[in-house]
Amino acid sequence: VAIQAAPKASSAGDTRQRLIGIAVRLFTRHSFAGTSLQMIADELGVTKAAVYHHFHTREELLLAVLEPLFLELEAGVVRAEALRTPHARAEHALTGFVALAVRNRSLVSVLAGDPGVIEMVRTHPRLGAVIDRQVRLLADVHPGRAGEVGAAVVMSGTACAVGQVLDLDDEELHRYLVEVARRALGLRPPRRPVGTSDR
Amino acid sequence: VAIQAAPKASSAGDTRQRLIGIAVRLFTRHSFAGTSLQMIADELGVTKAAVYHHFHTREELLLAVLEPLFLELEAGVVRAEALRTPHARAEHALTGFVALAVRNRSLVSVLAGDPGVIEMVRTHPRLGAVIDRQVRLLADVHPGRAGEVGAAVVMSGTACAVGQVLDLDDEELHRYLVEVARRALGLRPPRRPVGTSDR
Amino acid sequence: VAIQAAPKASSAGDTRQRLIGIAVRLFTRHSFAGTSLQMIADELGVTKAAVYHHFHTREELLLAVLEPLFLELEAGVVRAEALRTPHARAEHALTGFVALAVRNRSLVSVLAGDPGVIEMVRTHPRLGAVIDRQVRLLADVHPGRAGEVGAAVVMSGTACAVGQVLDLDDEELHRYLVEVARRALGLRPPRRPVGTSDR
Amino acid sequence: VAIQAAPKASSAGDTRQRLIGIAVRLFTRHSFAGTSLQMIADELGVTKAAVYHHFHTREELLLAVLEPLFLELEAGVVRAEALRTPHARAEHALTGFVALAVRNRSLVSVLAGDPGVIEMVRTHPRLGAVIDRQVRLLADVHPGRAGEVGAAVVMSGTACAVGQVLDLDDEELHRYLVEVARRALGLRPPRRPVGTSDR
DNA sequence: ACGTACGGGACGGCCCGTTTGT
DNA sequence: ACAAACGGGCCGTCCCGTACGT
Repeated sequence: VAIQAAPKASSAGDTRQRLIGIAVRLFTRHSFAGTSLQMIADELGVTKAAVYHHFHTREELLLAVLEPLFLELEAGVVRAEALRTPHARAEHALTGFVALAVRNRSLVSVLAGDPGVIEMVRTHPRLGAVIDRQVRLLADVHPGRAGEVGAAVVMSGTACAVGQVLDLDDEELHRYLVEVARRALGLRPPRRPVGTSDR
Repeated sequence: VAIQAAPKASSAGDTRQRLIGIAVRLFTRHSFAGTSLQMIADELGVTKAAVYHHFHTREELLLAVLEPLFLELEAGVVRAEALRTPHARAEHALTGFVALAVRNRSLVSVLAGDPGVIEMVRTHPRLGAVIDRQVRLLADVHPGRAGEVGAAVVMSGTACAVGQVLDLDDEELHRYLVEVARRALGLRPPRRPVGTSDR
Repeated sequence: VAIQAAPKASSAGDTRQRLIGIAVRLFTRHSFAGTSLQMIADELGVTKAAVYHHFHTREELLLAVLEPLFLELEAGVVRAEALRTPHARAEHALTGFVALAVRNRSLVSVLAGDPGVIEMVRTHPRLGAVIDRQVRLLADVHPGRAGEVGAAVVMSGTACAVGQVLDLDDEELHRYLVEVARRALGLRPPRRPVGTSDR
Repeated sequence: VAIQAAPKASSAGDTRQRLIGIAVRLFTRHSFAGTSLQMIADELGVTKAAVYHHFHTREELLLAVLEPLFLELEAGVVRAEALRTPHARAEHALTGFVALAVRNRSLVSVLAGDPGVIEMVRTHPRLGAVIDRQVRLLADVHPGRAGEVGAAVVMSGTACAVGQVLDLDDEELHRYLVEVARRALGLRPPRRPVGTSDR
């Protein structure tokens, strides 16, 4: 079945996935605001109406693009919240976030700065809640407003910085980001060092 | 001069100044990309042609808005570069930048994230150079790529965070930001406790 | 029949009937021009293709909606035409029309004003003929052009007015409408006071 | 001045007036809902943007078209309201309305039935108020709900009927309409008959 | 009897930049 | 120094109709 159903399956729900992929590519190049439906349709070789069939709105398309990222982030948040000490919670939330941001650098860096995206995320009930919980995890390591400021700086800074240092491989970038973020938040590195990376 | 030239001079270059002021207001509300010439013209009560008379393009207007910010930033960079130790240079560059960002929160936070603004600043010869020098000052406290990453995180994080913590007064926000940034960069606080030289 | 054929028959021509019912509801809310096939399909929980399967065009659906109304109107016209005096013919045509309009207020009021519906009715051979015969019945109580004008005013006025006086129950509205229309056409009220034959 | 300023004045506020004129022509042919900005722009030989310069919205254009009609109607209403007896007030309001409707037949008949226009008029504060006052003048000749129903029938009927009897000249149509409306409302004709028209 | 996918086209709205006329 | 008018173009949304599958 799987053998001959391949060409059929390619049409069943596949165009939707291809659309998302193309959207990711174009969003990373021209940001969300700078990517028109026409560009997306052209890139796939169909008309705008075909795009409209799958996503009735540009926002809906953006949502579909963000969905996997937020699912992963939420999973990390849930795991972090289950830990015992604030220190451990922040540590886990931090590394998870950095890993996510590094792995999707181009997308994260460009979407994190787009006003339209920010507005959308803040408005959306589930997405905004995930962000809030993540921020709280990082903020709770310091009491009071200082913690909030630190969390905001680390989150925004990380999200933006991943797009500016393009000539580092994922592993290195991840290490440097975690280091600077740990210092910013006042987190001591975990007891078992992960290699000699403590330069 | 002030006696008889006042009404004349107010009409001479005054509209231009008012235009800039309005642009700042609207940019802070709707970002740069979301602010059309029409909106600016309407806000001042003139037609688009009047705006066009002073600024032949939207970019030119943006430049005029950014000009004073970058002049101040450049002055701080120049002063910082004259200091002797990397530590002192970074310290000075940091506090200057934070003070600037805090004082112009709404504008900085919204413009720092706008892709169009970023693109413009990076291509512009003078503006881009100022940013590069500022980044270098912060980066040189740590050798190698780690310094670059740290500087990027601190710069981006600060610029974005000032717009997210709206219920703090300038002084408190400044203090918290400097604290977290110092930790992130690994700067020890200066021996002289907080005085007027900090700002 | 009702025992075992019920579920079968309900699926056979039932969707078509439900489609018509939903169309009536949506037409009354958004008029004909403002109701898209998509809205109808969504309301029923099927796709446009399903609608298209039953009605190959929006006009066809409109026709199906209008069909019962015009059948009833035609029956009244036929009965009226069989009467002997012009006065009796007009009286019968009037009360029948008012009763029809009142009973289907929301639909009649919104469809009577829709240019698309009017165009459709006028071009359609059978529907247009019914209207013409109805108008003639009312017009013939006065000779010449005056009768035509009166008939037009009464017909249009009644059809539009039923949608504007929403806080009257059917019986009252019917009585008032018949009164004003009789006066407009110069019809003396029938000798037999109001009974069941009036409706 | 008037001689050589003609070509200049033609450009002054004239395009706006020509736009309104064209809109009237097209509205009468295709109704409001059926007239796109593109059609209007094409008819005048300009682009949509030129239309947008004068009317930022299709509604705005419609408003400009309706403006003179409602001004005249309001003037009639004001005069009517100053009379002493309800009978005289209704008589004046009726003849004024009929004259207005007859003189602008094609426009009135098509706009009166358009759902979009009706919605707009009802929403608009001033326009809706004028209509309400006019209806009240006609309704107050009969007490209670009967008066309201009569006024609604006469108003709607007249507005719709003017578009259906196209082969009557203005004077005849006006006479017939006033006759039927007087009968519908129960108004006795004024003492000085206007000729032998009381057929 | 109905779903999936898509084409082709229109719509209202709004943009930026330019010309022309004071 | 400013206003009026306009061009050319793009945007997102939504439409109706039609293949082609089951």
